[in-house]
Amino acid sequence: MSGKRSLIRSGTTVDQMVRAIGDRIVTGFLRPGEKLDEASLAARFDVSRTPVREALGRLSAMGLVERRPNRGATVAVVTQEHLASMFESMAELEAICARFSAERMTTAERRALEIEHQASARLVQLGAEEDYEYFNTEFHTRLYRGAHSKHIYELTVMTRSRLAPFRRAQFMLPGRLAKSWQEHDVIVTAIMRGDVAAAGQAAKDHVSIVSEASAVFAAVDPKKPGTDSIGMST
Amino acid sequence: MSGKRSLIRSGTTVDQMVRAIGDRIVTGFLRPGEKLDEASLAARFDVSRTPVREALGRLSAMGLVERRPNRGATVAVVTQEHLASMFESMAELEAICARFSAERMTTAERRALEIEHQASARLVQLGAEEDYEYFNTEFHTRLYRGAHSKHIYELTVMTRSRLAPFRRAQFMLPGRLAKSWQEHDVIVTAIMRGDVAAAGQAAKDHVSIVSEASAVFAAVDPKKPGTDSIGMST
DNA sequence: GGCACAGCGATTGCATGCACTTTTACGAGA
DNA sequence: TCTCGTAAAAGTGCATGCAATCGCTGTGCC
Repeated sequence: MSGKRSLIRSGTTVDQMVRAIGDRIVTGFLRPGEKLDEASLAARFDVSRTPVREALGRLSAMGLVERRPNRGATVAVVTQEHLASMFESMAELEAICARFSAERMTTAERRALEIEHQASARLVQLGAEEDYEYFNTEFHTRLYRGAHSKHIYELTVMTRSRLAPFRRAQFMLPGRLAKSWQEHDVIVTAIMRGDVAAAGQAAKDHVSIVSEASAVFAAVDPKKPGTDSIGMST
Repeated sequence: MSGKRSLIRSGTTVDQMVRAIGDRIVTGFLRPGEKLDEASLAARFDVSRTPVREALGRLSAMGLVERRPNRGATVAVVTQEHLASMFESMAELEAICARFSAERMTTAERRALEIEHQASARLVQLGAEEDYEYFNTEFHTRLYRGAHSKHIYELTVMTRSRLAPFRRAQFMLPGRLAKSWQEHDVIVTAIMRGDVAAAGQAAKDHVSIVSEASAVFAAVDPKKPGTDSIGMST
């Protein structure tokens, strides 16, 4: 081994592995509790065990996999309780970001937030779910950045990534897009007028609603492992 | 290589390395910005580069070291801004824990908290700084656990550990022990009567004051590297 | 028939070696 | 003397091989 690997995008091999394995977990190709065998993964992606090990280590730090010494790694099993705990944390973190944003965002940041938000209204009318999802992520990221606190940003992004597998559900509910947009609107309005308390509360409520939507989904089994072509993503 | 390593306590070799290197960073033997050469570290602790690399990876995830691809690892440099950001986050997280504790702690937990807190009063009178520090950590840990939210607990503990190097300063200030105890007292009182808002505010204020005490210290250079015998700790 | 222990296979943990990237030092030209 | 280019040296990234550990299965003993 080996010739060129297929579809390498950028970064080191380990980065590729983190994304590749992480993606499979997030998208449900790898199911919670499933054993992650180093040799198999190495063979699957045509690399040696070393980068696989390091990738598993990082994923473990991210909370996507669990590792026990001499016992190998498994896809992290998220209990209903833990999931609730993460959404709860997310709500609090978003609230903090919104509060800080309300009092710290520069005029430029506020304008950008407002403009993007208004632009996304069109996507709601069109029912463009994927595009809206993109704007949704953008929107929240703006909020996190607007807090002007690097550590809060890190905590929030980390928590969001751990929740990613459980958030696909939310846009499956009918009328969710419009509702999401309206909730965003409340947050934006509060931030624009610098209303710290209102911004925090609105952000918290927003996550709580997403949480309820996702809770249902958490019980449902994700997609089957199936035949999985070797391409890596994002 | 090699005969038995010196002073191995428990866990895998990587665990040892994480503790060993982490300790040296936290205690200031390794200074911010200092380059961490894999080969040197491996030679120093008489292991191969593989576990050193994995340890550096974990420390990087913890935020103690910074790693750039093909450029090696350095001890993380914490700017004044980032430090402030971490303390700010810590204040918010402690506030959340206190609020949740105020509404969720079981009667047993409340009693334990109160008893331990009262017991520590004696240490203040004696001026037993080290013992008080232990109780202080205990106290806060109880608060984090009392929130009954695993994820919040994880975020809080993680942030606390990242702040550890900058907290040694606080007890060097005269009268700090008594002040700390009184602040704890306000928190405990609020929790005992289930006053969510008051508990949150008191916890936030408590951290803010610690933050100010530490900010001064952050500018000061930690101890020199010096001659550093090879034993591992903790 | 059930439990304990020993041997074996499978898998992880660590060591070592090679290839590639980055950095640094030296020399040629302006 | 300064700048740019090139080549050697240092150091990281990955591959491979060996040793140690864990789990399982089969056999012997209670």
